[in-house]
Formats: sequence, C-alpha cells, structure tokens
Amino acid sequence: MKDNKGLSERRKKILNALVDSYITNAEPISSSAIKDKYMPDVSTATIRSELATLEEMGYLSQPHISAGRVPSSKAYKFYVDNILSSESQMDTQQIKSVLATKYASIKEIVKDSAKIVSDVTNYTSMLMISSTDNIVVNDVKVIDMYDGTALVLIVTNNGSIKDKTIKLPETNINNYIEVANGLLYRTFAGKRLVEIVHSHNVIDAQLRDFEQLFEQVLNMIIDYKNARESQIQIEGKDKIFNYPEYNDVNNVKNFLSIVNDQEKLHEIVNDKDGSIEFSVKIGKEDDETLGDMAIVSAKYKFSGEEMGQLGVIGPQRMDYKKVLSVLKEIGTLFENN
Amino acid sequence: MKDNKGLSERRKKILNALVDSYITNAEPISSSAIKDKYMPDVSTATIRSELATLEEMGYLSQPHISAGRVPSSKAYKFYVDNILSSESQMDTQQIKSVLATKYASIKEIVKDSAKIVSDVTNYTSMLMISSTDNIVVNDVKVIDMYDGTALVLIVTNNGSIKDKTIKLPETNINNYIEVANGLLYRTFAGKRLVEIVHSHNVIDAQLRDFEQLFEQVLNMIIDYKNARESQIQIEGKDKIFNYPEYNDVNNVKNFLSIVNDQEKLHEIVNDKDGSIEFSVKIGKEDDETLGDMAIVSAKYKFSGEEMGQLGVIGPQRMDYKKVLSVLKEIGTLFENN
DNA sequence: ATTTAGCACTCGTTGGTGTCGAGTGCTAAA
DNA sequence: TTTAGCACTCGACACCAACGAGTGCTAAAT
Repeated sequence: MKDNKGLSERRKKILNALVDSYITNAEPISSSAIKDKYMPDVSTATIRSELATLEEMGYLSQPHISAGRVPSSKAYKFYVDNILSSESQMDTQQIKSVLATKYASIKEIVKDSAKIVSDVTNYTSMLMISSTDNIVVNDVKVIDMYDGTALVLIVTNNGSIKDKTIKLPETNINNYIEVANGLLYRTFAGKRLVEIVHSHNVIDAQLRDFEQLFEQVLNMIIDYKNARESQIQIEGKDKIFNYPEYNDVNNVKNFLSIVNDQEKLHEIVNDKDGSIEFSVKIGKEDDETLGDMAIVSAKYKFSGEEMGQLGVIGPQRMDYKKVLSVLKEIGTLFENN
Repeated sequence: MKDNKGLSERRKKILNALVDSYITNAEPISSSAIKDKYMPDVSTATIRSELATLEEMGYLSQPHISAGRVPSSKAYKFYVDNILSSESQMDTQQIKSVLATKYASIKEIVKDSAKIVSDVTNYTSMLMISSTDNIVVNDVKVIDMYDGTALVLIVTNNGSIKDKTIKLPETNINNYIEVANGLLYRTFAGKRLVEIVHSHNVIDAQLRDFEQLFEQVLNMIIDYKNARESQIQIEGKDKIFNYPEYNDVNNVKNFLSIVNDQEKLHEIVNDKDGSIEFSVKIGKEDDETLGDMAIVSAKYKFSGEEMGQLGVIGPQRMDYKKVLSVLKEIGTLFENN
C-alpha cells in the first residue's frame, strides 16, 4: 500500500493531523504531540521516522533541528485538495445558520458579501467585480439641460448608468438633440463594451457635425469600462492582526502591499484555467509576492449572470475548512436566489 | 528676560534645536549633542540644567534616566506655533518648483492633490471633501426610459449629478412625467441639501399620485448627501513604514485603525473653531486615539468655493516645516486658479 | 520488515553575571 | 550664573550555564 509516489494512509493521517494542529496553534508540532492527540497507538519513534520521510518528500520543514515540524506550502495544498475532494466534510449547516441569524434577506447578503465573509471567517476578504466583457450598452441618450449644456446617459444591461455633462457644439442643425439620439442609438445600442472600445469607428460624411459628440461619448464608455474593471472591494484589513505571524512588521508590510495592489490581486486570482470554481493560491510557490500568505477565492453567479469573485486573504496557515465552507455556502445562496 | 511663564531665548533655542534634531533622527538628544551642533559656546552642564527645567515644565521627557531627552507633545506644539508665526521661514519656492516639474496644469494638481501631498511630503495624506451644507439642488428631472422604468436625475450646483432608475407607478394621469417634472422642480429646485433633508414635507392632497415618486427622490437626495459627506480619500498608506517608530506592530495597528476610521478622522480634523486655516493635532493630548501620531490639515477653496480639507497623518515627530509649506503652497495654487 | 525503547545529541530559551559607555544630577568652585 | 568634575544609573551587549523539548540513530523486539 505504501509506495514512493503516493502517500500511505498513515502518512496522510499524520500530514492532516499536523496541518490541522498548526492551523489552530501556529506552533511547530512534535512527534509526541501527534501521538497524544491523533495516534496514541503508535510510538513516537515511528511517527518520527514517518515525519522524516515526509520532510524528505517536501511536505514538512523544521524551523531548527531540535524543533517540531511545520507544514510547507505543499502540505497545505495536500490538505486543501483533501477538503475539496471530500465535500461531505464541509459543515455547511453551521455556516448557514450563522448567516441566517445575521442576515434577513439574500439581497443584503449580496450587497455586503465582502463584509460578511470577512466577519464570518475572521480573515480579510475581497470582492472583485467580474470583467466587463459581457456588459452590453442598451441605450445612449443626450438630454438637453440648459444653455448649451447636455447630459449624456449610458444605460447598460446590468442596470448601471454612467452620466456626464458635456457642452453642446454650436450648430445650426434643426433638432440637433433628436438627430443625435437617433444616431447614438443606432451606433451603440446592443453592442458589447469590448466591441465598442476596440472598434475604430470611421465617422461617415453625414456625421461630421456630430464628430465631437461621438468622441465624448466614446470616451465615457472607455472610462466606464476601465473603472468597472479595476474595482476591488477589500473588507476587514484589521483582521490580520488576530494572527500572531503578523506581529512582525515585515509580514504586515507584505500583506498591505498585496492588498493595496489591485492589479496584483487580479493577476493572482484569475487563473488561466477559468473553469475551476475555487482558486487557492498558497505561498511563494504559487506567486512570489504572496510570501507566507494564501488567497482563497471563488467565482460567483447571481441570477444566472457572472457576478465576480469573492475570497479571503490571510496567513498560509489558514482555516481552509471554514473558509471553503463559507465561500461555498454563499455561492449556493447566490445561485438559488 | 527669563521668567517662569515664558521661555527665555536660550530655552527656546534649546527646545527648537531638540525638536529639530529629533524630527530628523528619531533618537533621544543628549546635552553634548546640543552643545556640539547648536550651542558650542556654552557647557553641557548648563544645557543639562536648562533641559532639567524644560522637563519640569513639561516640554521634554526621558525614556530612561541615563538617556537623552525626547520632545513631548507640548514641545511639538511650541515648535509648530513657531513655524506658523514666522511665515518667512517657509521655503515655498523650493516646494513650488518641485510641484512645477511634476505637474503641468493646475487642474491635474487638484485632481491628484492627495497623491501629490503624500509624494512630496513622504507622509500618508488624506483629502476630505467639504460638507454638503451649501450644496444646492438645481433641478430634478424624471426621464422616461422604457416600459415603466424611469431615470431620476438630481443636478446640483457643484456640477455633480446623481441618477437612479426607478419603477414608475401604474397611473392613469395624462402626461404623468411632465406633471411630475413640474412638481419636482417646484419642490426641490433652489433648495439646499440640508433644508431638503431636514424638512418633513407634507404631501398635499393633489400630490397623492406622486407620493411614491417623491419618496424615492427624497431618499436619493439623502443618500447623495450621506455619500458625499463620508468620502475621504487616503493616499500613501505605505509611507508610514519609512519611519522607524512603525517597526512596532502596535503603532502600525494604531495608525491603520485611525486611517480606516473615517468618522474619527472627520472628528479630529474638524475643529470647533472653524475659522483657522491650519489644524494641527498632536498626540494623545489632542485626541486620545491619536496615540503617538499627528495630523496636520488645511482647509481649501477652489474657484472661491469651499473645497474641503487636505492634510497628512504621520508620526508625532513629523517634519512640520515641510508639511506646512507644502499645504500652504497647494493652497495658494488653488486659490489663484 | 516494522516497530519500538533507549540514548546521545542539538539547539533555542531563559536567566544570571560582568563590563562598557552614554548620559545624567549634583556639588563646589570660578 | 556658569562650569568642571565626579558619582551614579541604566540600557546594551556579550558571555555562560542549565534546561528541556525535540530529534536521529541504533539495536533489540515483534
């Protein structure tokens, strides 16, 4: 049953025990600790030799020679995979009831989801709104306001509206506004943001008088797209101080530099493999800048539409069981909405 | 010339020297250090006795008995008052040229003012938009969109527009939209936000059919006011790590808790005495939660209109000269715009 | 072939001790 | 009032010993 490639059952058990213990205590685990708490019917010597081979295999490391073992990133990955493959493990019931007592309606949950996740998991959370690729412009309208000024509205399919006042050009065209609205509608309505942004529309001759207007509208759309894409909401930054590894200023620095770097967060969370539900990034090996931290996130849909990603960021030594449960639970709430 | 109430010239000189030195080095200053750098023609013993009395007077303290002196909040205040009263001290020329090389147009500066202040001073900066008290509603318009939906626009005198889509009530009134616009204009146009929010309008009989609409509009206005008021932009949080006192996690924690607490920031910066140009809050005595930090801020106008406050937050041991110069310089740029 | 008891070994932690030197306060003379 | 001089304080640093938690290895037991 034991071979070099896989892990024997006993080794798996030891590995799980060790990660479990380290997650709650943040202290190196000794062979005798494992014996006492998890495997009383085997001697410490045996455990020690198993630990030695697990270390050789890259799952563990020792802070120093006469200390216990500490899990490596590889160990955390093993641990997470274990959780993910055995769904039954997750105690969603408990999470669900916590959510139920705190929040009355699902709508509230969506709105505050980042804050909820942070509160329930006790880690810093992040919510990133999904890409704008399938946002469609429903309508563009120009509304006359007062002397020479007009308001441009861009209405999209996800309910949001971007507006801006512009100065109207001096013109002698009759019904300028009316004509403009017709043209704008024909040009933009029904098109996706990406299409609009990437197409270099040639204004045909009859549109000359509207060139300036079109340019302004186009810029609005581009701005809107950019603003949408870069939005990340972070909640509960202070939670990090609950964990002893962040008594070291360098770790705090690292944490803040990641959390404040939106581009980096996007990069880390957005797997090339877009199909997987959960993204779990652990430590340096997954991303150099992560250092001793981990990011767990999930993709969500709301009312069938892709909504974005929601996740937590915390120490490598993270309570993955809890985090994954919570993220999963929220996901089902969203989808069943 | 020396009396118990005021400070002798020599004591002032010593005090200034000490604060100056501590601001740059963050280390306790000894009597001999002062002698060497600032007062070579007097003995250390003399300086020591002066230091002792300054300590009695509450300007200084000793980390421990065989260490040099460190300035207290009181000393910083003395130092700042000194700067403020002797305008000529400020080397605005230099600051101005720095700003000039970095930014081409004044408009850019306004937009990025928080970032600029943080970069130039090397401290964390904050920009808070001024109160909404004198924002006036210019117009309220309802615009028919599509089947039963309408867009409500609120136009204010500071150029901004708040919009939201609402569902129109089922009605059999002719020209519902037109009538509504008339009513809305008569009710809201020209009024200040505060007035509107605090008046409990009784809807008169003829308005019954518009009750729901009015309620929605009113809520929009309230939301708008709240959102405006709570907006604080913070830039350069990471800058804090440049200062050695923030190698202690507790100080970082304190820093973050203040910087993330918008209400607190408002409270600290908004003096009762609304007339003063600069607000300088130093340490615990000014506000318990400040701890060992200081906040310097100034009120600004832009194109004659009150714009808000802009300031920096950093260690008590702050380069007040530089900070005040920068804030002042930006102020004149704004006002001369 | 595994497991285990036993033992030597490693090394971080803790606490004690001694020395150095920066800096002070005080006193007595200038 | 200033200053030289001196005793004193106390943190920083280095060194050392003892402790103990934990390991790896080996040789015997299963």
